[in-house]
Amino acid sequence: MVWTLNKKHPLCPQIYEQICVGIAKGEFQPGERLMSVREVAVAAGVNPNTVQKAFEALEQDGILHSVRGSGWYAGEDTAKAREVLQKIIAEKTAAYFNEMDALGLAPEAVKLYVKEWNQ
Amino acid sequence: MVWTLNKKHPLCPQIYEQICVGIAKGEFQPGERLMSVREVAVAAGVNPNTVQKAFEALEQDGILHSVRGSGWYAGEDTAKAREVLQKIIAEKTAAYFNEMDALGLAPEAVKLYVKEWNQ
Amino acid sequence: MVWTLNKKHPLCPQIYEQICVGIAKGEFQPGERLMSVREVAVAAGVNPNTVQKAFEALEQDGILHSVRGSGWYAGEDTAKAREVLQKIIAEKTAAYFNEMDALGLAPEAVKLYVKEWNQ
Amino acid sequence: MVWTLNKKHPLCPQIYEQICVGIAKGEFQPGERLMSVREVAVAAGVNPNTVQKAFEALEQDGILHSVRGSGWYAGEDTAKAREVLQKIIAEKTAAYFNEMDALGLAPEAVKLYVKEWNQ
DNA sequence: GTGGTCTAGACCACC
DNA sequence: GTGGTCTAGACCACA
Repeated sequence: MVWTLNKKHPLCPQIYEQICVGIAKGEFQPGERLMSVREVAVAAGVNPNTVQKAFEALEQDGILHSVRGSGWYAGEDTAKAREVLQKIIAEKTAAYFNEMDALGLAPEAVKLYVKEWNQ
Repeated sequence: MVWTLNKKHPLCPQIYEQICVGIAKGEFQPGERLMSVREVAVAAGVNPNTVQKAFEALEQDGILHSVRGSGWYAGEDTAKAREVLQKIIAEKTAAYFNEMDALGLAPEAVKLYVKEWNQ
Repeated sequence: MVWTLNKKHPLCPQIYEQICVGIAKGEFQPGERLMSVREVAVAAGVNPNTVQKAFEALEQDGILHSVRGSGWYAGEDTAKAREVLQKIIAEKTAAYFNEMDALGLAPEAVKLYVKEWNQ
Repeated sequence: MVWTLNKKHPLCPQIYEQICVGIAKGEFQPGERLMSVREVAVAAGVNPNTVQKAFEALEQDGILHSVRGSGWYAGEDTAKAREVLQKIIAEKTAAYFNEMDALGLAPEAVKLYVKEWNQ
């Protein structure tokens, strides 16, 4: 797993999302054991507390589950991860359209702009 | 000028952007005097300090300039405001694509998704 | 008289100084009548109140004197104007050295820097 | 770091400049963590908001950068600080020459005056 | 009246 | 603990 974090944004949700993406994409099989909190923290260059929080949030959303003294495991159902991802994508897209609206770009203009976006 | 601020996000940049949009749209003529800091603060329901900060940022970017004891004036060149707006739009769009990429959506997939976006 | 005012700095002292310079240089003869407050205000593109204040300050320093209903006149002695000018120059130079000191330039370094100053 | 602030002048730019000088002089290594906003505020006898504003200006000029919840860090490139310092020095010197010009002193006269300046 | 600056104190998210 | 943001209120110089 490659960690590409944007230090300008909150790290915890980014870790949350990337784990989510990994599961949705099948990088982790259902029920497979993930790296430990410490390993992730080192690999991502982040405070272990931050990773811990992200994992707990993922557990609460039914995407991971922990086994005391053993580690964290991917849920049995990857559909949940995909569903959460879809929701995040929709939210971010809605936020994007709202920002563009505040900048004077109507939705149609935004679509045109995005269509011709490069780089 | 109508002020539509989202209190969930930092107010200062929102004021910055809305002034920018106003100038780019020609609501303020080049060299025209704007409302005073205090007037904007009341109209937008915001603390005068926040407006002051936004205006200072606009001055630094060459979009406004202040005259002590007199007020704030739109720059002589509207193009500057449009240019800055374009830059903001491009930045936000780039950020959006980056976020989508982190969520596993390639640019082409994003374009398709946006194209069919509704509400 | 040519008025070259820097709008970024307080106007009143600038008018004060330029009148002072005019008298010290002999552009106004001792006892000669100056332009009216209004004329100066128009010529310099400044509020008449500002000119009035500058003239009053000059009167207080014995450089001008006013005659009710007639106008403002240069003092009989240009030495006073030169003296005040010298004081202003010394003050500004001291301030300049202080600023440079705060920026880490010792007086000797400043002198060297100024010596090779161009444009 | 010793803080010598002149309360007669705006504090924010003074803090900006002194940090700049500190970095340019190598008191802070590239990437090194600076004192926190609150610590600087106490040490300099100034309100934390003022320090925050100065630090933000330094960030905008690429001399510092902040990490949320962690602190402020010197930029990786000390040259930037030196460059900005040089610019400030040049600007102040130009302003000084302009003021002197307005007071009737030609550049050559100013150089002579400065050369013999004492105290 | 205006902008310019500073203080004081608060709350938030984050680490 | 840290930075980030905002509010409230004050004082000043200036027009």
